[in-house]
Amino acid sequence: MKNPLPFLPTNDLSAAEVMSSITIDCCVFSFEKSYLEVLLVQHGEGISKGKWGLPGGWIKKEEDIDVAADRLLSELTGVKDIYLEQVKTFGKPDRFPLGRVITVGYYALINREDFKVKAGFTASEAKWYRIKDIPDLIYDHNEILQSSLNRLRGKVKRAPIGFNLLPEKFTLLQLMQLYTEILDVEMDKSNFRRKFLKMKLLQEAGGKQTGVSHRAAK
Amino acid sequence: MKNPLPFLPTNDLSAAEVMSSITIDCCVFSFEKSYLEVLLVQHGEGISKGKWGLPGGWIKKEEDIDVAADRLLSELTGVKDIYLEQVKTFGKPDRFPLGRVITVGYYALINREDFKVKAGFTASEAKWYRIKDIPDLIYDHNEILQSSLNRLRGKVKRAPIGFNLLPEKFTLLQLMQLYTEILDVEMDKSNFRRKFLKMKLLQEAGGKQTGVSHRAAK
DNA sequence: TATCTTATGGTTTATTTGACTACAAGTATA
DNA sequence: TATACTTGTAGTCAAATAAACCATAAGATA
Repeated sequence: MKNPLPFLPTNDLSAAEVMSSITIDCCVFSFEKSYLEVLLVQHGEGISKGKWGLPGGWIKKEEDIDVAADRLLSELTGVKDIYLEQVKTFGKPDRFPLGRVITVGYYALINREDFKVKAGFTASEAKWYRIKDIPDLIYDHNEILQSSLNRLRGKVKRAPIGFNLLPEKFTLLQLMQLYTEILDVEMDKSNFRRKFLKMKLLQEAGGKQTGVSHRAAK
Repeated sequence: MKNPLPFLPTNDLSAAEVMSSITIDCCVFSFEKSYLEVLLVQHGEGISKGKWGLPGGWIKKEEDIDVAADRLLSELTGVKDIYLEQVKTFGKPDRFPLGRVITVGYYALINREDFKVKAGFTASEAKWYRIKDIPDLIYDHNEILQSSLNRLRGKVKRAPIGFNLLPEKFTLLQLMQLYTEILDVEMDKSNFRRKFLKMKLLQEAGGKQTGVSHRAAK
């Protein structure tokens, strides 16, 4: 593969110099009991045995990156049609100790009710961590997580993606708590309500709740 | 390289299935005579001879991606300390006709005054195109360009990065025209001025212009 | 019944935005 | 030289938004 991009003036790189492995790593967010959480998996063996990291995997030879991310997550969580967004690609030469591996970071939003951990996993191998309790992760996964969180924060402010973290039916207060938790800012119940209803994205879903009082929207 | 990410439950992919080539493609934006322009280069040979595309190149084996992008652009434009931002990674399996090549898209902002086209290039091989006159590009480069432009539009609204496209000294009207061109919206001279001065990012740089009247900020 | 939480509605004020007017200083032009 | 045009600068006003607060009703709990 000599000079495969001929529009570059000169290119003396051999194939061995340009081939790399590419993986996907994914921050799976969910919202449980007013906390934003991330799904982490534990290393079973190898040099980083026992440490936690983001779930990830390889991209197959003939597979689109987005498709690969979706496949990996469906396998892991049992959820179909996951909300996924590519965040950034991480490629420090030494990020993976055993060789050059470039990884494409994604984040996903899933509704906790739909989640079932993959059959192969035990509870000690995959676990939800609150966003404020994230431990030291393998490789550069803390950095990937931070980037994903920043991206989520930016996006949630200007696109109605928060619903992906909630069940079919939810109350506006729940939604507000979700925003409060993600953005880490306090907000006014009444103002939030007004602002949100104005963009008429939701429809009311009758049915009183139990354990609380009034009706909810959706 | 069997199961190199051992924290994944099972992984039966062979090395051949996970190795890919990775390139960088870059949208270099500049601002000339009130127009936003992009630097394109022409294919010299091969199946897409004569067609235009974004400048790009390979990532070296031990090189960080950001560093690679910076290196490629410095080589091409002669400009140091280029403003660079990673946009997105493109990995459709068939995006490159001769094999699986994944590309990391970047955009760059450069001040046209600093720009010198690389010695190896002639005018027919590298050319600035106005953003509204972009031709059909090779591979998925139109898509990469569109993503880059969208990212630039988003970013310019909430971070003061526009300066990177302008010379040391410029007038507020020039800056406004830059914003007008990038965002493709008309704006009010007076309001823009007020808004921009309020965030006191600039310092005045004395010195009248020639050809016009008053003084300018910087 | 008394108390607590949550859903909901309404007011008020401050801040931001957008549209518009005005004008002076220098350039270009008739 | 007079006139028109461009550009830098300032200010006004009304509409829209955002932020802070207050009030109340309905069900849940004790």
